[in-house]
Amino acid sequence: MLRGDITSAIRAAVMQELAEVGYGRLSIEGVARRAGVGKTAVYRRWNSKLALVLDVVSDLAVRKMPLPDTGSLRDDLEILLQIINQVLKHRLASQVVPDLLAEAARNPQIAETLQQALRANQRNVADLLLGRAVARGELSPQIDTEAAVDLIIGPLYWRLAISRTRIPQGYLPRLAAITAATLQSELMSPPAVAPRPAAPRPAGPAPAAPRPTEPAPAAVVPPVGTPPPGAPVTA
Amino acid sequence: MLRGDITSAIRAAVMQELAEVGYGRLSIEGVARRAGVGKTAVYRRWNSKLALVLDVVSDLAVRKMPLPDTGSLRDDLEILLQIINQVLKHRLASQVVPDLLAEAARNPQIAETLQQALRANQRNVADLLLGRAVARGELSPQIDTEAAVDLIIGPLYWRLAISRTRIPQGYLPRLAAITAATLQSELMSPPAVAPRPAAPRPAGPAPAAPRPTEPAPAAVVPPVGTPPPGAPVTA
DNA sequence: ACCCGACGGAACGGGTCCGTTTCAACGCTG
DNA sequence: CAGCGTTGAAACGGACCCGTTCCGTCGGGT
Repeated sequence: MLRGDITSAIRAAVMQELAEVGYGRLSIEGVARRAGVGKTAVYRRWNSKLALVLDVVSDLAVRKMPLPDTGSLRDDLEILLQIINQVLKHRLASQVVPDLLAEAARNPQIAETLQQALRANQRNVADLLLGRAVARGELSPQIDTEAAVDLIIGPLYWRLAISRTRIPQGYLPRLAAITAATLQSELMSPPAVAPRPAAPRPAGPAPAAPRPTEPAPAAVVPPVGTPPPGAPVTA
Repeated sequence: MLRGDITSAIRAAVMQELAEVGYGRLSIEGVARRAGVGKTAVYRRWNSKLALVLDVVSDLAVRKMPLPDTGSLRDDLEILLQIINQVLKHRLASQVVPDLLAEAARNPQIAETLQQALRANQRNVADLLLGRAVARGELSPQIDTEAAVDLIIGPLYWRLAISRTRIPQGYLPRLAAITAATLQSELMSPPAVAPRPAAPRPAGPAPAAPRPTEPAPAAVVPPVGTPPPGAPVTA
């Protein structure tokens, strides 16, 4: 019997509040105010801020991406990057997504929901994309898919959500070409170990000095805020 | 005349509060409570939550990274990745950094401070690293440094701060090798345009279908929360 | 025509936080 | 040893928000 237009007004207000103040500062009173509805209408549908946000964000990515079906890894990648770009290009998403991802580090419920909502529609897309390329013979079957996902999504996410620099024309196709070439490198095959014997560098002009593997130059970073964990307090 | 031990207790408390509740929910009363000091002691040093946080985070990255000086791009990269890994590995940093980066999308002051604190010690490091490689002849002088930074930092940041999956042994050296090879690809040189005439694909088994550049399959993503911007409200 | 349910508004007691003020205690400096 | 300044504690009025309750209204279904 709950009115649908009010429900969706609340949903929209949640997104806008998330973008403007973030999950931490989001309040139900604020959502109701922005939606132009009474607090009662919100509490009648959801019983907590967490439930409200979880519900709203979980049906965001439910809209299945009509995933690519080109004939080549390179073009599949370009389409995927373009989808990600299109999503994160919008002001709301580019502010909400990093905020929720940061909050997910504290709140397991949010982490799990994002996992289901985003990654099930993104990790799976990436896996599908890689599987197709393997079937085509474009990629080795032993490719490290975890690392591949990092390489595919990492740079664009960094640029769109963190660096927030303008993306020049032609950047996405170029990034797709670069990533495709990288994934096809023989360096992507060994899933874990075996980097020890005779590193097969492609074409380095310099023979490259010994690689100590533990070069951390000591005193690099004295963690962050741990020096006085709370000890020298007078009290 | 202000007691230094109290000042640093407050600083540590700010970091812990940032990690636990984020910038949005951080309160001066909470900081003072956690530091075991009076609210007065905090207000005597900083006059607002923003000033407090800005001051604390700005002298975090001040500790100059003793940047690499290996003889090769590959090993320079590995050291850089290891530094980033070491920093973001810590619970505090891996929670605070994404939170502040998300907040920076809303608060220009935080954005600017992070720009100075982090990027001036990270973007510059990356630029230096790239400049050295160019001087050595390992990289083309026309390399697109912006894209290069995305490729260097993006994957590891995604893995450490977003995906938060365990990093297997040997991942960092492998990622460094992969990234170095990628940077040396001829695809990195054209800074912007010129992807149109005869795409120089490296070695694709399939000739790859036409690349429409505008393949967005229509109705991919109906933005995010914009459908009812607040219109259908009764009120 | 009627009734039932969702609606907005207002108020409830209780909580946290703001930024400021006052005060007594303490420790350093001179 | 005397004085000055920082300290923690407490309280201030004001603001916001919580989650709940009550009430008058309005609209759709029977």
